[in-house]
Amino acid sequence: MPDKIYHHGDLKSELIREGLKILDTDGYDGFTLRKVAKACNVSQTAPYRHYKNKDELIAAITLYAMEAFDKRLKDAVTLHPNDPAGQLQELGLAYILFFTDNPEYLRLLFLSDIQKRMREAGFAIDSCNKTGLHLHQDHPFSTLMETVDRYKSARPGLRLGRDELVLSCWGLVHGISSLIVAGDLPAGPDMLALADKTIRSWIV
Amino acid sequence: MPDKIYHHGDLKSELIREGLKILDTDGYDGFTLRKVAKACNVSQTAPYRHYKNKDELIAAITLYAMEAFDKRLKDAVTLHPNDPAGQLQELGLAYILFFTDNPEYLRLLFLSDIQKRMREAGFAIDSCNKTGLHLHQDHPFSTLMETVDRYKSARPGLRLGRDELVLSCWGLVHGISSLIVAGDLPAGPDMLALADKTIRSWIV
DNA sequence: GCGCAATGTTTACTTTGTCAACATATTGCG
DNA sequence: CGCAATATGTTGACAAAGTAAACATTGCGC
Repeated sequence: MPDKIYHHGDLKSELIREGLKILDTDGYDGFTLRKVAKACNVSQTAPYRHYKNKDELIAAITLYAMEAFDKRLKDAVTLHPNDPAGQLQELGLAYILFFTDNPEYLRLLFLSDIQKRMREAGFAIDSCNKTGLHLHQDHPFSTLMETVDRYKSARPGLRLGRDELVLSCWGLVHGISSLIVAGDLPAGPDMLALADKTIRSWIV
Repeated sequence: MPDKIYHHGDLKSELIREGLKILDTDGYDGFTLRKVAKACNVSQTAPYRHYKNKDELIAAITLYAMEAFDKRLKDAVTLHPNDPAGQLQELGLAYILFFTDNPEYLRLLFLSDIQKRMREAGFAIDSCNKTGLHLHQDHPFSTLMETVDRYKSARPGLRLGRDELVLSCWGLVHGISSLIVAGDLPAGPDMLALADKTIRSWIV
C-alpha cells in the first residue's frame, strides 16, 4: 500500500481538525494555510479545492467550535433537570471553563473579522428591536437565553427585567472568560473557584 | 522648501498616530507596516529605526490606547466626587462606551498575542495569590479596582466579598463591551440604554 | 569643522495567500 | 462496460508583507 494516495478521502473535514490543532499550538497569528495542508499531507493548494480561501476555512473551523460550545452548554444544563437556578449556575461555569480550556476558541468565536460575515449569513441576533434580545434559532447562545428565561420564570419576584437578566448573566460569564483568556486575570483553580463563587452569589 | 525632507522629525510618534488610523479603517488584519510607513511618507523600512518589528509598534500603539482608556475611566470617576455608587456606575458606562466608540481598541487591548508579552514586562496582574486580586500600579484597571473598593467601603452591609465584587463589576462591563464589539449584541442607543439600566440595577 | 550616532533609503530574501495550468481519480450515464 | 464529466490534487508562479543588510544623509558633541 503506497504511503501516499492521490485522493485523500476526507480532506475537507481533516482540514478542520488539523486546523484546530494548529490554532491550539501556534495561535491565531501562527495559523497558516500551508501548515494545515502539510499537516494533512497534501500540497499547499489542496485546501482550495474545499474552501475558497483562508477565511472560509477559518469560518468552517469556527462553526465546528460553535457546535462544540453549544454542546458543552447544553450538557451543563442537562445536569440539573427541574432546577433552573442550578442550570444557570452550571451553565455559567461551563461557559467559562470552555474558553479557559480552549483559549483560542474565544478569539475564533468572538474576534475574527470573519465572524461578521458569518453573522450576516444567519448566525445573527435580530438587530436591535424594541421588544428585547432575541437570537436566531440554533444559535449556541439561545441555550443561554432559554436557561435565563426558565430561571426568571422560577423567580417571579425578581426585580430585574428579562433583558437586564440576560445581559447580566451573559455579560458576566463572557467578561470573566475574556479577561482570563486575555491574561488580565490569572488563570488557575483559584480564579475558577472565585468565578464560581461569584456566579453563585448572584444567582442564589 | 522640498516636499520631502530626509529626517521626518517625529516619526516615532507619528507611526503610532497613523497606525491607529489604519487600525480604525482597515482593522487589525489589514494593519500593515508598509501601509503605516506610506501614511507617514517614509520608506517601508523606516519604522524599523524606531521599533524592532511590527509587534513592537503594535505594542506601542496599545500602550497609547491603554492610556487613553485609563484617562476616560478616571474622567468618569471625577464626575461624581463623594459618591462611590455614582462613580462606579459612571465608570461602567464609560468602560462600555470607550470600546463601542473604538471597537479596534478592544482587540488591541485584549486580543493580540502581543499583550502577553507586555504583561510579562510589568503591565501584569500579580499571578494568582491567595490574598485576592491586585494590579500592578499604574495599570488602567487599577482605576476600576479603586472605584470598586470605595464603593465597597460605602456599603458595609454588602453580602459580596471584595474579590467577588471586583470580578462582578469588571466582568459585567467587559463582557457587555466584548459582545457588542463582536457583533453578538446589537450596537446602538437602545443597547447602551439597556446596559446602563442593567449596571444601575446591580449597583444601586 | 569633523566624526559619530541617529535616522532614512534601497535592495533583496523569505513566508504566505492565491491563481492558473495540468494530472489523476471517481462517478454517472449511454 | 467504457468513457466523458466532474471532483480532487499537484506543480509552478506571482504578489503582498515582514524583515535584514548595505548604503546615504543629517545633526550633534567635541
